[in-house]
Amino acid sequence: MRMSKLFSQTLRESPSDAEIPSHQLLLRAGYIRQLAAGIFTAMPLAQRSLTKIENIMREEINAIGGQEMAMPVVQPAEIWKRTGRWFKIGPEMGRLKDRNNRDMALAMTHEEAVSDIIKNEIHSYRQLPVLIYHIQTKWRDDPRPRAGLIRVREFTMKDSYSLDRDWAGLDEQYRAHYQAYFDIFHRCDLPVIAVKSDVGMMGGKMAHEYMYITPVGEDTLLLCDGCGYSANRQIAVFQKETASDEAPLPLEKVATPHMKTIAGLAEFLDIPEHQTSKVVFMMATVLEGEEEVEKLVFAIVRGDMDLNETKLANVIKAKALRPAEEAEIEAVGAVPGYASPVGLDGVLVVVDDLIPDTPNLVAGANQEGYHFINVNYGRDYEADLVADIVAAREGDACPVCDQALREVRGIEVGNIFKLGTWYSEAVGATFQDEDGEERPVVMGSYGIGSGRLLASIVEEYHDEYGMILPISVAPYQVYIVAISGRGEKGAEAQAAAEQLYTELQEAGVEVIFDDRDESPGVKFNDADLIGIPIRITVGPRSLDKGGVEFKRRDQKERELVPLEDALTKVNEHIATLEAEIEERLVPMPFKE
RNA sequence: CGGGGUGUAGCGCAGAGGGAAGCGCGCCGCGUUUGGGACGCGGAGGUCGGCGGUUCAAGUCCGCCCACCCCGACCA
Repeated sequence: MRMSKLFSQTLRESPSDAEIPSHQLLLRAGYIRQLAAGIFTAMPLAQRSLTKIENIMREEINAIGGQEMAMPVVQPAEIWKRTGRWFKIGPEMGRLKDRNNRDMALAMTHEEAVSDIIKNEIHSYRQLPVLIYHIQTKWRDDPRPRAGLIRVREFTMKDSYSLDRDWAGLDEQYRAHYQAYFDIFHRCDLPVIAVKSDVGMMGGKMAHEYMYITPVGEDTLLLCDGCGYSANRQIAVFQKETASDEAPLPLEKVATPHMKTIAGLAEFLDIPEHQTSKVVFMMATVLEGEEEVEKLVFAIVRGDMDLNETKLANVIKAKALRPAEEAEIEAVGAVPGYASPVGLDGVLVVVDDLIPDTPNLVAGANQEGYHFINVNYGRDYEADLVADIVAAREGDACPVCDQALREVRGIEVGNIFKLGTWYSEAVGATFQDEDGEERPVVMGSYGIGSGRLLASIVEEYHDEYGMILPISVAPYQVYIVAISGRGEKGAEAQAAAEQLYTELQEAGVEVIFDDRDESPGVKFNDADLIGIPIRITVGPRSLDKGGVEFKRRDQKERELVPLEDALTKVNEHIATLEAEIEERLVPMPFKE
């Protein structure tokens, strides 16, 4: 490709909308352009990189037995109604009507489409196991797209679906993906860790998320440097203190005027915050028989700890959870700021499992300006449920080895998920087993977003001048800068560059040739910005010294190579760069 | 959806006491220049986010709406 023909323009200044490096650089280097919030065009450079990323995914999924197909983006509402997600999912789902006024959905994932097709195609255990996948556009009307390609509304995802006759088969395919995903990320040269994650409301037994650790990430992870425990904060657990044998003291009401916060209360009573408890009010959408109802939940945690909403939602099997409003709290007779489960009826009380082990806590008295001291679980109140519902934090003890946990931020670049039979049972996707029994297909689903992956790679590999792309992902392998100028020497250099360009192309090297009538500074800067791994400069100066100048984007050194050896040198460099990536492909231990 | 911010040329920004719409970069033409974002001369490019109002007169004042960005809520 000639720079003079490339349909992309670099920008000298980065658009003011962009804040994080990957967004700024992808825009400045002409890889992407934004059409609307969370909706982007992939320009030719990005498209080449995305194609490479997608081909890596193809190769690795094919290697574990995947068969590529293509499922529709626009789908009849019916298949979503069958699994109930048409009703369960809110405005995040894109909905439209066709000309005959039929409800249609824009696919946000393809479990429904898969379930529908296997219902018709899979009849016998002899057809299993199967692994199918496609690379397809998804639409999710995220309430807050942000950070360039990191969080968008329209995106392309490689999603695979494993189909098995039993859980053992699923385990096998799940583990195959576990390693294949590491291989995919490592071939893109992106360091990731796998963390255990929430399985959500769709049933399922196990899920892992692949996380690229970066401060710009929006998930919070807890890691143990001692034993390697790692989990998304949504589900991370930790070792709580052991039960205290302190004797329960008599319940007592004390005046605590204007003490509506834990910090203020603790100071006022001159006690540490961990001797207090607090109530967090949530409105939960739960199923009561066939009906969905909103219920006020009293979640009680120690004053110095935070409620983990994911844990709470899982414990009470809530479909949705939101903070309660003051009026809703007052409606049950509780007093915000002084709330307490003591002496209240008719609310769902969930208590963190540390509370019963902690005697003589301070709690609200349900009366403006008063708290109880020496509140004891079991004696003074009971809960509907006792469970772990607090969030793990930096410094908490690892659940496995007791060492202090570390908190980091990460971007979820992929996930793998044991779905089980939730979908197949919902749609009746069954097969006949050897014994003639009808059984539901056991499913797994596995996704990687290609745009988010590209953005993460740029986050990891850039400097003040631009991107430094791994050779496996870069749109081109080699960038030729021609420094021509007027006069005989200039013409000579231009001709030499042209010749090298042709020679490399004919040898199958992916090369972009900067043949523009621009000053050298512009060309060098654009080469750096676009991030092509190998740069070759052809100019009067280099030719005088007997050749062309090689420079790797990730290194400072320049090397003069005779023109006739250029192709050999290019191939050496490519081989070296590829070998560096190859080294990253190692078996990763599976963490339950 | 709550809080904050921004909309003026392709990009970055000025103009705000109401009185002919500007600068830098980029773009087009001619010429000079060619190893780290060159220079000269000449040019093109704007319903000042939209609608309505006040006024002799609105980019500027008032009202409503829209879009985009950031924080939070949310995230199969």
